[in-house]
Amino acid sequence: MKKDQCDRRIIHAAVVEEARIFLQDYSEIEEKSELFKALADPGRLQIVIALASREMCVCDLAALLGVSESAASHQMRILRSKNLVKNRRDGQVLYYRLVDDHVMQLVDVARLHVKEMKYGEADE
Amino acid sequence: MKKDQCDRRIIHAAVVEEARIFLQDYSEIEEKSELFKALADPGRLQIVIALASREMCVCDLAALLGVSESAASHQMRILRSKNLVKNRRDGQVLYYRLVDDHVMQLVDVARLHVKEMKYGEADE
DNA sequence: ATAACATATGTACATATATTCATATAAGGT
DNA sequence: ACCTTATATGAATATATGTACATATGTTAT
Repeated sequence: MKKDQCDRRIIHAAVVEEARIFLQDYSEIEEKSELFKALADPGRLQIVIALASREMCVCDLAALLGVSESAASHQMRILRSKNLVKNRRDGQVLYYRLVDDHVMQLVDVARLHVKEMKYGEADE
Repeated sequence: MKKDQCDRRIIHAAVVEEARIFLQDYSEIEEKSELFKALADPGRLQIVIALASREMCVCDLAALLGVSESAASHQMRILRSKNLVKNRRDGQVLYYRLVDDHVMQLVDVARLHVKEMKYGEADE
């Protein structure tokens, strides 16, 4: 008894169709999931939050998290490649900051959500 | 020449200290990153977006994404365990829906961010 | 009770990700 | 030029994650 994409039963065909149409309004799914992926690591999340308060260099971020500078640099590479942070150079030092405040908006919604899940909002 | 947590240089000690204090306001880092992790998979992201339009059963979600029902069920387990969705049973069918609208708020901020990164907002 | 169906769960495996170590680049100081 | 500092990058390894397959659970109908 195997089922795959081919011999698939669809209970509510109309619902699936509507959902498919609804989903069309949301393109760039891949990019969005990449954005969330960038925030999906506790270390990177802390980096992002720290950068909300001020710009910081890799060295300081590494110290803050208690990880090697190499590890921190790798994380910054990811945050850069996914457009969460940008940097400016001052001599040998690269100062990182958030690209915009969407990033912190995401963190704030997440904070609210976690809090509500934790303390209350008893199922409707 | 190795450096680890022990023989670490800190360029801006005061900055690191301030950042550390700032970070204290953001507890439950782990939970928040778990929330983002839940949205970090394209499949789950599509499921979440689809559920914003209406409640749907596992079977339909599997059909929508073109994956096995088992795979869809595993994804729902993750979304459930991270408090993004809840379900109600009607007979044999479990209908899933989003727990609240924080989830879609996250998606919307992500959408905005991706769009701006893509088309413009030339570096300040 | 048995059968059929919707969903859940366990295990295994392939792939992705994070961290470490080694090395490379870029800037500043001597 | 050389050396040091700050950061980046590459390769290797350990761990995490997603999917498939097999099986289990719970619900309805007969």
